[in-house]
Amino acid sequence: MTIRVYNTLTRAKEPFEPMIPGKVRMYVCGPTVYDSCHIGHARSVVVFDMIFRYLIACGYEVTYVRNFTDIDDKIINRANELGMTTQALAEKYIIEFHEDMDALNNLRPTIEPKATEHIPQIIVVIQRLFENGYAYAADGDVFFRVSAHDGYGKLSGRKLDDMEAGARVDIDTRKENPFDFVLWKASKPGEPFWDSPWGKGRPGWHIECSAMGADYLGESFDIHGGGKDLIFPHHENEIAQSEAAFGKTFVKYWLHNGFVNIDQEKMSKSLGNFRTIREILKTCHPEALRLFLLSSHYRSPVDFNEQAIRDAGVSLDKIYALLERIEKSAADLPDLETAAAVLEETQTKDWRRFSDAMNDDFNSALASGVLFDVVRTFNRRLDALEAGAGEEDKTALGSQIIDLLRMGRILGIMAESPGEYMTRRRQMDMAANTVDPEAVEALIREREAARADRDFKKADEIRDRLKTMNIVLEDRSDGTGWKFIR
RNA sequence: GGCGGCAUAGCCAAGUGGUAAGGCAACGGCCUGCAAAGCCGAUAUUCUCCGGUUCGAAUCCGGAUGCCGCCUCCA
Repeated sequence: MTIRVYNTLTRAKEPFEPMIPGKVRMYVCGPTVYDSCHIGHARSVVVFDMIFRYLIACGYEVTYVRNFTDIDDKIINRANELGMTTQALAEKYIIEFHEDMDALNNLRPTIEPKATEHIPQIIVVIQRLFENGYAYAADGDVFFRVSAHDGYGKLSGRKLDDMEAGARVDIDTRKENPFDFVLWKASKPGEPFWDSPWGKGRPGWHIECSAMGADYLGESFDIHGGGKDLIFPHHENEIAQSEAAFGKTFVKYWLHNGFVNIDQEKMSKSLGNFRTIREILKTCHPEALRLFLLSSHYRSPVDFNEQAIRDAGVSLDKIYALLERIEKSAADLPDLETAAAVLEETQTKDWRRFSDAMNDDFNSALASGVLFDVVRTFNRRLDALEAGAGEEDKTALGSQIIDLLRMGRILGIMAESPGEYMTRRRQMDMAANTVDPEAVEALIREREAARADRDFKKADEIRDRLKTMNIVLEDRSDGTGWKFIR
């Protein structure tokens, strides 16, 4: 079955057919590096990482480009505020971006180009636009002539005439049309600049993507992604620039992810409700955040709130509890590492269901439902085995481990060993609860002694006492464990 | 004003013409000294409302209501 993707350009799901069979060229807009990443960035990166992983799993050779906008007004302003160079500021936040996105278990793209390292390519594209009559200069600035491009508005479904009705505040009188946008911006004194045929200046926001996309993926490529907010004007302008410069279709499939809301409210700096990734990860396991983000379809809006993230954590616990159970199982199942090394392309019914979901416009929400089905049937088979029955299920478990890990690999979860996961969870819980583990262990030993004496009244008193400390006990065959109640 | 999206159980969320996945919570059961974990079972005769098309609609069409996004930097 082929993959079907929703294309913003055509507003329909289409069969995914890369221009070069077997190869996929994908460009996703990366961050402007002037501040810490928030959960909105996380969603975009995680969503396209999931798509990247799935395309690879489907056997495509994927070239994935994600840029860094490392020069623009916001960066200049921020650098001035902080008294540092734009370069140093950008570098600082690129490092942060990598730390955050690596923590979320995102694969690095094939190439991560920076705007400032592609000035010559940018200038060449602008020159092409001049040659083709789509650009004009004014006082060292260069503008794109929107009216000269027939298809302008085709991505966002806007018509220039309709938009002109909506009054824009400060119309630059040097523009031929209010919607003409800057390709090259003259530098003011003290600002970073590069030499160009139009004087000292820096590239406009949109042009870098056209130039770098063409540089690494060609003048025409398969997928271009980003947040929905980029549809207009950013992506609309990219199309105009690229198609005007190169005279061919810029991108075949346009994919856009939905927003993250915080407690039903749009997340924005002015509302002060934006949440940074690093702040969230202090109390939330990164894979729980991933699972949360992938539990909704990528085009739908998603609401971030405490309950949602807690639920995702509980769900993830359920998965790791199974992995731990597999590891400790007496039945001679393949161990996780061996299974992970195999992961051959078996076509089980579960994998089929999972890939069908992913094939339908990367429906990770449906796909994660399949994963939980597998978790449940797996536990059921283990129950049967432990009860001394269900020997016939044993062979099924081998391939089911593989399914489990394959699904996890697409979603980018289950990357840790159960032991690592449990340790990490414990650490985060310890940070959120002020408890002396020594005291807990002492109480547990006391209770063990009481239980050995069959003094269940005392044992239960200790259990209750721990419960007031937000701790629940688990009596297992290999001893008593404890964990925090969420 | 222009363009677009969404409304499914207490909450989250799939389903886009064939009779409502999954997760969390709650309830009953198995298991357990009691629990926890796991499993099993029962939970929406119904998908915001009103019309229409159809043998058949949560799914398509028309209308109403509500919520939201974009049109300005934004993932």
